[in-house]
Amino acid sequence: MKYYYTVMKSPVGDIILVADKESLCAIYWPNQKPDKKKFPDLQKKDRSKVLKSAVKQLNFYFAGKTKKFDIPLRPVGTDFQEQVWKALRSIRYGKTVSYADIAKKIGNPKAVRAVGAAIGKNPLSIIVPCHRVIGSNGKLTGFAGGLGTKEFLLNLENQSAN
Amino acid sequence: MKYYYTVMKSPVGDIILVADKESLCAIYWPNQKPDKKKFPDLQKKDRSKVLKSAVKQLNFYFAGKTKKFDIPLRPVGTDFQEQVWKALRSIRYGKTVSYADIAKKIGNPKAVRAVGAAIGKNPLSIIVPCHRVIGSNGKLTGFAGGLGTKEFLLNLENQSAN
DNA sequence: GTGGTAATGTCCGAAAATGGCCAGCAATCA
DNA sequence: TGATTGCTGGCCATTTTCGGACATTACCAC
Repeated sequence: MKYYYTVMKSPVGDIILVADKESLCAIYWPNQKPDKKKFPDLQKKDRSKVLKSAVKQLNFYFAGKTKKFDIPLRPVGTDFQEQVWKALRSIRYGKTVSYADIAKKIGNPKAVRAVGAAIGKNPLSIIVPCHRVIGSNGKLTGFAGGLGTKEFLLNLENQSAN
Repeated sequence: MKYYYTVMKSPVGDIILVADKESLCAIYWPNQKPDKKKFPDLQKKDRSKVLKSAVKQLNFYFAGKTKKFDIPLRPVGTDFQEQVWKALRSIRYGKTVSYADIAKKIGNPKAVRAVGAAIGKNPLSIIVPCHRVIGSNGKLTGFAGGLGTKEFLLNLENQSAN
């Protein structure tokens, strides 16, 4: 399987986007690198239709001008992970929920830590809004791109909310 | 991936052949069953080109009338296993070698037990002639289809050898 | 309050077990 | 002596198993 990637500037640093021919597969923060295992055959291609569309929408997002994404996605994980990621997508812009809420939502209220782990492995940061999940006590608790980034995103959404 | 199978009669019982669209993938002895993991989507199809060709050649083989097979094969295994299976194919009709010989041949003379294990997992019995490998002391030592079958095959080849 | 604990799914690494072996040695028997 | 038998210890790739660690939380005891 062939994969393509591109890099875009953002307020929090350079972001890497990975896609196959049709769908967006992963988004990496500045401190992350594409997984060689998942994407063995990866080449740069700025002009891919999917990638261009994603970059555009993300730019709008960072400008506070868009609240929904419309991009074909292809996240790949275990059943459990995909359930969790699906649940994430139903959190509305500017809202936050707790890990326990997600656990309840997928009908497995005690699988709270498992939910945490699954969220940590969400390949599509921002678009699948893992940053909107915080601890039950209101603390941010963790984020792949760094807690600073998490805070930044939440502020951004707060200010552009209405 | 779709797979097709057929069943044929032989002097040692009913044999199951499995193929994909182009290549023969596995041969099962009467006491074995297709691996649901490797071939999840399996359906009967007696008229597949590959399967028909394989059945024909096997019938010739059991009649002592053919010593070589000419079928596209697609064995799947680890690097090590594929090396071993490749080495097996160079053993000539009617000959036998020891597990140690195979180990030497693949340049790993001490990996004798590993060779044994790899041979045990050969998916293409008969065509990849694992029955021609015996213990250094001349004993038959083991065979997926039962030692009786192993002996039968070796006798067959011996009598039809020249 | 504070602190310990149990519950959950997944991944990762390490460790152990498992084979279609084989050479070396000792014990045995003719 | 020479042939046979049975054990032992080493060898190697895979598979299986097990124990932690995690972006948590609720509850109970003190």
